[in-house]
Amino acid sequence: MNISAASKASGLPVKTVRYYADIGLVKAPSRSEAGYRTYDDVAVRKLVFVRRSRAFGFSIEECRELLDLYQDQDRTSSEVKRIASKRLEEIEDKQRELQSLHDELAHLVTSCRGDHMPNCPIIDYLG
Amino acid sequence: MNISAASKASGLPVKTVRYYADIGLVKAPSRSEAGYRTYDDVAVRKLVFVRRSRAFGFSIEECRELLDLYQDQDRTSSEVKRIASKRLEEIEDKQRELQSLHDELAHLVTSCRGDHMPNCPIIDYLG
DNA sequence: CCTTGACCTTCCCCTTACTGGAGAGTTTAG
DNA sequence: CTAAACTCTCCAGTAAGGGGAAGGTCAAGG
Repeated sequence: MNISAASKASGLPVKTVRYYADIGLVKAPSRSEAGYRTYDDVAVRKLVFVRRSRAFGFSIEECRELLDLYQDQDRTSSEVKRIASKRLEEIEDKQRELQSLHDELAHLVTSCRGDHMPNCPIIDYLG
Repeated sequence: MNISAASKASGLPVKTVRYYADIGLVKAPSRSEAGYRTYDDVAVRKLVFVRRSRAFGFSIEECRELLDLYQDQDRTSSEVKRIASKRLEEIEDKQRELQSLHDELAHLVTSCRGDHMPNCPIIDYLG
């Protein structure tokens, strides 16, 4: 499989596949004579694993840890759970932050008449 | 006022004040003979305005627009409301995204025993 | 008068996780 | 045989600053 086939099979852009190879996250198992990266099913499965992990918002470094655990038959589920719980807390922190931003901004937007006059509670609040 | 006084008065780091001057968002009104940026109360008010706008998650370019409206006596509140509503929608989009991420990940974390065994529904889901 | 320490300046590199493009080599279809 | 499609490496850029170096400036203390 050349890189574009691996891209299609994994659902990642070609550039991203190449980037993951560059940073040593998911390397191409081999190269052709002309120097083309060659992927197999195992590598594609890793790429998919990373794509899904990234979709959960795990950082590249966390993906690296998760990928290591994915391939480690001697892993303990507690290690995985620790990383996932950490991410879950980050999500919850972000949710709380967004909620308070939302409430404040929604209040301001509601109280702004949005007409042709210059008077504006949003600007007043920011200034 | 030198830059560190403006920094304290505005609540922004010195580096940030300098950066905002560099990109032309809030320029220092003048320079001393030695080339030191000199700020006045008007400039500090703009810095505070930007700090609060950034806290709502407005981008630098949006801050630029808002700052223009802040200083424009002929503005219409509808222009302000349009920008704020756009940001509010982005926040709501992000909230929905985080909510579904949260639900999925929370489910996985809950179902993972987190013990010394390798079996792990989180890894299974990602792989 | 001199020095010391706190300021200030510009400049450049670093961060995240890619994305876009240039220039050059390779492969494949017609 | 050529043109298109594919691949390679390398460079630059993104948002919004942060860190730190090398060097100029200013005020206080001795």
